[in-house]
Amino acid sequence: MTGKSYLDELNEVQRKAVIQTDGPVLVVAGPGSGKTRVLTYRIAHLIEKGVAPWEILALTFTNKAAREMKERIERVVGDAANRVWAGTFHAIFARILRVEAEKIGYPSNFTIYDSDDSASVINAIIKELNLDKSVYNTNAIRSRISSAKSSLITPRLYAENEELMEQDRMAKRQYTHVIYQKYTERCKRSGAMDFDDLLYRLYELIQQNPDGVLDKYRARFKYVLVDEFQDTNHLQYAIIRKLVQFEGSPRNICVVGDDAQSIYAFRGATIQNILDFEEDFQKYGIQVFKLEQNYRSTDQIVQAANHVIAYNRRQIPKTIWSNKGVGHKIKVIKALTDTEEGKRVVDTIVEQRNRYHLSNKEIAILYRTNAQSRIFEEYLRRYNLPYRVFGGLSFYQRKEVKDLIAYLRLAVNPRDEEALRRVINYPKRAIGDTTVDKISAAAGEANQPMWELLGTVDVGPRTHKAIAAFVRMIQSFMTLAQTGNAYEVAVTIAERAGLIDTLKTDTTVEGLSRLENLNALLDGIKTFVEEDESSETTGQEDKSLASYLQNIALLTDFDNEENSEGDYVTLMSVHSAKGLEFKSIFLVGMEEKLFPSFMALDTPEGLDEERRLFYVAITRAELFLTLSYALSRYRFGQMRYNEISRFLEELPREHLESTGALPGTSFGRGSSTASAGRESASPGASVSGNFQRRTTAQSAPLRVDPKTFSPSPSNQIQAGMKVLHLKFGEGKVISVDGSQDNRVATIHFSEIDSPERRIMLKFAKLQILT
DNA sequence: GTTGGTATCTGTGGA
DNA sequence: AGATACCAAC
Repeated sequence: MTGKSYLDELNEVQRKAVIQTDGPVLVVAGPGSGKTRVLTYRIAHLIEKGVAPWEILALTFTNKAAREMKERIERVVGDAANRVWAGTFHAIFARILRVEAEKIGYPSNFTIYDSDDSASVINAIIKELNLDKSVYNTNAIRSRISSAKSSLITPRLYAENEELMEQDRMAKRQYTHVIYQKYTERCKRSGAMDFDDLLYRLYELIQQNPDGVLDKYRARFKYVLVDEFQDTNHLQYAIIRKLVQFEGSPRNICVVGDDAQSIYAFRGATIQNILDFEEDFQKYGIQVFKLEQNYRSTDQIVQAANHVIAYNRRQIPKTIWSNKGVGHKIKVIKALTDTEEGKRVVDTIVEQRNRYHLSNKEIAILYRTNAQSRIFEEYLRRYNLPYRVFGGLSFYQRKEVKDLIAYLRLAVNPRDEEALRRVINYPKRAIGDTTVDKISAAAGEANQPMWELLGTVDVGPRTHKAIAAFVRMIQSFMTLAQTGNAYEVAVTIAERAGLIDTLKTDTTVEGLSRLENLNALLDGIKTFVEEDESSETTGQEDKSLASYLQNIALLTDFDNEENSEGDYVTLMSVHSAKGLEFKSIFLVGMEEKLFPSFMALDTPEGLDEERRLFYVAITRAELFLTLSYALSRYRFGQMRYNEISRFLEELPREHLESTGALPGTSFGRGSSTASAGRESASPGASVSGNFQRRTTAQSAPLRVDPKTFSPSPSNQIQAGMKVLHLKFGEGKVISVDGSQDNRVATIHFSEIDSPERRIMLKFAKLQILT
């Protein structure tokens, strides 16, 4: 023990994980277990031990996590913290690529395409290829391209891959590989990288290793740390391995993650990485630490969470426990409609605030989809409760903001085709679609940026003149961009491009707010320029337009809320709530097809991911957890009727307040043999008490210990078999009907009250006994 | 080429 | 419901 004060703030396992600085380390960290603390103290410890800050690379998923980490390191070691390479994968890699891009044929001022840009490129290609856009769904194609890249599959490898091609044929999208090919070409000639490219091109760079660039970074980053490792994809892990796995490497790599909180499989993340990591570094003396004590939530919440996650199949065994007292039971709110849900949730917020003296900022409403926020906003407004919505349409996605940014992007990189298309005729300057299509076709043929071909297309004299004027204007912007600072340049461009005048002619309410947004953007650029240089690790003193653009390309709404102070109720998606905690959590919309999302219902993997998401949601709560559902809600202009989420049913009744908000939960579902040991840890003094009307009749949600349960493939289930079900226990299959995907079994479970159950086989987990 | 209206389609998550 | 695509008329 060194006796350093920060080490005293750690529990034993945490301290071991901090002190074990050399060699490979895997930290498996449950929710609220002090994971960030371990990471930051570890970095601080390295610096105190004499490691230079710039030899440390710390990769996170969100800017927020990166910022928090830097702040906390700074508190321990002071200014040195600013020299640590800490940031998101995307931001750090973009920073490296700015320096090295020319080695792989990109300009150093490359544009970063956001997902809207990507979608628009794909749309344009689908159109040009004359493909049916109802078959070639943009998002489907985009995610396919994205996962190909994340698996290191080039367009050529894609076309040669029988499995992928077969999948595309099955989906009647056999030209996907052509779109991928063209997409890649287009980004390249535009000097643009999409989010996946920031990873993929970096991999390409260090793979090809021109001028020994790989060795440079291997030598630089002596210590590598990765946060949220369960959310890394194949490509990210490949890059990490390249950096630390080589002959003579000290392999000072520390990854921190929680398989139970992996919620980004949809964008290629795989918990396989955690398992692989263990194996890959086995022979280099990997140390594994498990952080199992939860410092955030009451026992009630932790136990409920443990129980829920036990329904998932594959996981790293761990037992999360809390000593924060039993706590309040979980409350369930039932509503008939979405409006009623809104009202009742906000009513409860008011009540809770009063009764427990909670401030607004200690309360959050979490939902599965951003679209659900509206009704809660309505009632919060009505009750005069200040709130803040995160996510959804970000500031930078607004039309007027994108318009100006497109001009700025062109001024920095005129090859940027998406920016060019966006503004070539906005404000109106008589360069219509026909002309743009001609230029685009020429660009495709010559595989040259549209910008280079503007003057060469065959058009009438009027259009020709208009194009020439546009080119002159952009050229003047380009000159401008190299001189002044970003703010002055942006103001001048906004005026000279005619954006401000155009908006001023619109006197509607929306028009006014657009103008305001434009001004807000300009103010933001001003702040960027004036910002104290020393405060940010990423921003050198570069206050150029190019630097600004790179900065915002990787920002989300989430990041640039300076005024995060203030007493607001928080509204956000469960995804964005990851890593956060609140005294009181309201998890709303607990309905089948919403949470779990209908998109995930087809596969067991999808469902497991939704369950992990549910796990993440409930473990955000420190003291109070309230779940709500509506039996009907408007979606896409239509009233839909919903069933209660299966996840609600998976919550042990003993952790629920008995409000009768759940059907068939009359506390009589038979006696109980709850999986022993679960509740034994919590006999402690009840800090809550006052809320519990009755403490009788705890019903057992599980009849089978999930640890010994191994479900059989559902296609093997046949009439006459004896099977085991987690909740219902042993049963006999009476009949199976339906076909293919929709086989339904009628099963007689002798251990439960209404023994005859019809079960969708694609969802059910049944273990065949005989 | 531009304008303004109607038909159609979309159904998560985020750097 | 809201955005976007498409189409007819100027």
